[in-house]
Amino acid sequence: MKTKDRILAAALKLYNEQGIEPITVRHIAKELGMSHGNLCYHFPTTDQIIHALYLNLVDEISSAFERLTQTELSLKRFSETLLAVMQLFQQYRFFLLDFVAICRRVSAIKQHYLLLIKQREEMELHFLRLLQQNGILQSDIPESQLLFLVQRVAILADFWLSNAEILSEPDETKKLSRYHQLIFSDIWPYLSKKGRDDYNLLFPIGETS
Amino acid sequence: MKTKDRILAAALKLYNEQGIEPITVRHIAKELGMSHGNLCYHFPTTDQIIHALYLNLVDEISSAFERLTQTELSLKRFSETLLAVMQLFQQYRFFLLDFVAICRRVSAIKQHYLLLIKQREEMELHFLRLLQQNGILQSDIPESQLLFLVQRVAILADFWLSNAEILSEPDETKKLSRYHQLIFSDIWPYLSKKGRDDYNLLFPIGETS
DNA sequence: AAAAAATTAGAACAAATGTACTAATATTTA
DNA sequence: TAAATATTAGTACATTTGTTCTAATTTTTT
Repeated sequence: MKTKDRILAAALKLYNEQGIEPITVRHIAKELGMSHGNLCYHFPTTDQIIHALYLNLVDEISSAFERLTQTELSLKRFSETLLAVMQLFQQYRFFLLDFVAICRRVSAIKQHYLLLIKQREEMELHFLRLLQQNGILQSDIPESQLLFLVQRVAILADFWLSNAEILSEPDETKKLSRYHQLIFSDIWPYLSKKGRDDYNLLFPIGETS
Repeated sequence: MKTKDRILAAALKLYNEQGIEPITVRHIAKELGMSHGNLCYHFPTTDQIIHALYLNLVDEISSAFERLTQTELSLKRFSETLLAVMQLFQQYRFFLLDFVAICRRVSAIKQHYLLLIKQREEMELHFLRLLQQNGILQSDIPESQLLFLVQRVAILADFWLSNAEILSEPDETKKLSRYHQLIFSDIWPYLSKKGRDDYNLLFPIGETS
């Protein structure tokens, strides 16, 4: 692995464990057993490390989406796409746990994220409309309520990790599936009869912990 | 106003404006035109300032709840209680914008908040069940879905401010009513015919921005 | 193999931070 | 009014931080 990538991996690990605030270039260098002078040669400022990690995350999300665009349209695909994003969020969790602070610090990230979220919401809305046409979602949902739904899911997707952190869920896998179910449950009341059958197959009764 | 309260007011102002991270005892002292030595006499450590502000917030939430327990049970009361809490969150917004970081830093706050959220969720669940008995909510909602709803609302209530911060909504009043409507919309699909009539009175069509 | 470029360690530095301490001043209490 | 207490400003200090610089070492290129 290239030194730059090793630095990013170490930074990600420490940030995830302790948050950005207490982690300095010296901590990251120590984690790798290198001098902090060397680290500053590769990344002159700390913000560049954070920004590079952000770009990695965005890349990974993009490829996850590409992978899933091939699958046929269904409630299952919606569920799997959500889960894939959530897994990546978990991997880069420091990011979402200190979201506001990071956006304040690195404005390039904030600017880019604004575009990303708009795009994500449009995609989701489009997807929901298709599900409606396929008879999986109820057809008589008011437009305004559909928009609300999309925005709620966006907030839940961004901040479930913060909620989990405060409630200190220990088991990572359980945590992920629990919150995945929680976010997905926001769709449930809008499902048609057919949609609810699909839903029950995705989340069999009794799996709720 | 007592000096301690003036210090807390100044700290709240600066924290809300810039977040906790960049604000030091010297900044707060300067804001008040006093020496930082004096400030440290009143609050020996920075964490004590944050903790004191937290206690103020909790107090204000308690009294808001008390004020609203007298009103008759209705969808309107639910809506007003939510709005009251949201207004207080807005007033102490630094807290919710750096929620995870603050909880990591001041463990006493985290411990207390864990109790608070449990209590809040139980209260909300109880409230929803009463609305169900009154025919405002549908009566055939599965238990698990009702629990999901309560947890989603908890997350939305805690993190709408972070979402708004990133989307940089300028107008504070508009922001509040917009997110109030957004969070409340999570209830909408579970409402009965009667409940929807009440809902439409609370949020007349066309008020959606 | 020699020259050029990239990488590394370590020292150095100015700025900022939390906290502690001192001495002066103001306020309260007896 | 006198003593005791509380409050204040200012200084001091050890640590830590991001960043820069230099000189040595390694790697790559020619």
